[in-house]
Formats: sequence, structure tokens, C-alpha cells
Amino acid sequence: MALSRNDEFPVKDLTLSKWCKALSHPARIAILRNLASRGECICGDLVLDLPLAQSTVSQHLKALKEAGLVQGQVDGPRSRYCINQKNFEKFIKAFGTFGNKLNKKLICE
Amino acid sequence: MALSRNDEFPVKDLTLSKWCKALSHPARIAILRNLASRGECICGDLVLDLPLAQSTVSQHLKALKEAGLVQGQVDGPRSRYCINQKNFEKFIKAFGTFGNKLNKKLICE
DNA sequence: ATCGTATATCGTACATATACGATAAGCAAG
DNA sequence: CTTGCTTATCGTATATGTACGATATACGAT
Repeated sequence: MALSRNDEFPVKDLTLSKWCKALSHPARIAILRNLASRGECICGDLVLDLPLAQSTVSQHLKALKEAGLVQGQVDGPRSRYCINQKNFEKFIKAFGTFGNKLNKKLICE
Repeated sequence: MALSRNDEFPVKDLTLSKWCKALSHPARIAILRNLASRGECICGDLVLDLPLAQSTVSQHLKALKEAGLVQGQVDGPRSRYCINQKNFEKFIKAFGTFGNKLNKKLICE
């Protein structure tokens, strides 16, 4: 795409867009729901629940990890994943701030 | 990307991911902030505020429109845009539901 | 009718995302 | 050490996203 102009946008917008991007695929939303309801689980559990190949699920997990929304730890031959609660809360908060600001403007002005 | 498996995911996940995708670029977040603070504005106003060419801004507006988050109406030679409040509220609500469910699980179980 | 302004769309280039199978790497068990 | 299981990564194919300039379209004004 030619050159990205991302460095010319406010950091807050970049941060929020990064997190939203992490949720911009239904598989990643399903993964987060799954992780939340199980507390934690291994990659193989997710593969059973999703209509995707193991390698694809692994890619989505990597994306969520890079966005900071999940964390993983090695457990023998497995990888055990869970939601990165701290960052997830930051995301929820940032989103809430964004939504509230916009709603306030929409209603009051 | 080979064939998409999107039709095999729950509708709720698809809906939320679609909206998140609309916010997955900083320019579109900036546009929404802009529209909220101005109430409404024309494409040219946004072009002045963003580090992007007119045609690119128009593309981002189209994306937001297709996601249902903004609406536009022709005004003489201009296009006047504003936030689609009804859908935006649906989005905020859907996101809140998602976030709350996950948080509840994270805290209580 | 012509000119100027505003915007959407087209064409294009390149980047990134999504999907899969195959393979590599790591560990447990025998 | 070999076997079996789990997962990450590689290679690849294709789709989508992002950016620009150029152009078409639509309207108001002169």
C-alpha cells in the first residue's frame, strides 16, 4: 500500500486501532471468548472449537499475543494460553473513553 | 487468503469483528472523533485534518459507511457526513457486552 | 453554456491478512 | 534414542487493505 502514514496519527488513535485490529476477525473474538470461559487452555483445545487448521489457529494466537491481549506459556510439549487481563482492561477502558467522548458529543452538542 | 471461513462463525462474532475492523485504522478513528466533535462535516474538512490524500479519505469514509458507523448525504456539490448514532450505539453496546462477559469470567471463575 | 469546486471512483502499486499443508522443534514416555 | 504428541514456523496461494494520482461526475455560480 504505498507507504503507511501511521506515524502521523496520534498515539491514542494508533493504540486503539491496534487493539481493534486484533478483534477484527471472528476467529480471534471466538478465541478470546474461549479463553475467558476456560480460564486458560492449550492450542489444541481451540483447534477443536474452531473451523480452522491448527497452523491458522496458531497464527491468530500469535496476532492476539502481539497485540498484548493474550499471553502464553510453555507447558511441556504444549502451549498454555490465557487472556492478558491487565492489557485487556486497558483496551476496554480506552474503548470506553473513546465511546463516551463520542456519545457525549453526539448527545450534548 | 485461500477461502474465508467467515460463514462458519457465530453471527455475533461476525458483527462485532466487522465493527472492530472499521476501527482498525487510526485514520478512521480520527474521522469518527472529528465527526463527533463537529457534529457533521464535509469530506474536505476531514482532508484538511488528516495526513492523507482526498481519494484516500474518501475510501476510509466509504469503509465507515459500509460498516454502518457513519452516514452521508449529498449537499450540493459536497457530501455531508455524520455518525450513524443508532448503529454506533449498537456497536458500543455489543462491545460492552463482550467485554463484560469476559471480565466476569476472568474475575469470578 | 462554461468554469470552478467538491467528491467518488478508477487504475495502479505495494503491503498485509488469511488460509492451508508440510515441516521443524520441543518435550514426555517407553 | 526412538516414538508419539503438540505447537510454531515456513512456504505458498490468494484476498483484502492502503495509498496515490488521474479522471469522471455533479452541482453552483457566473
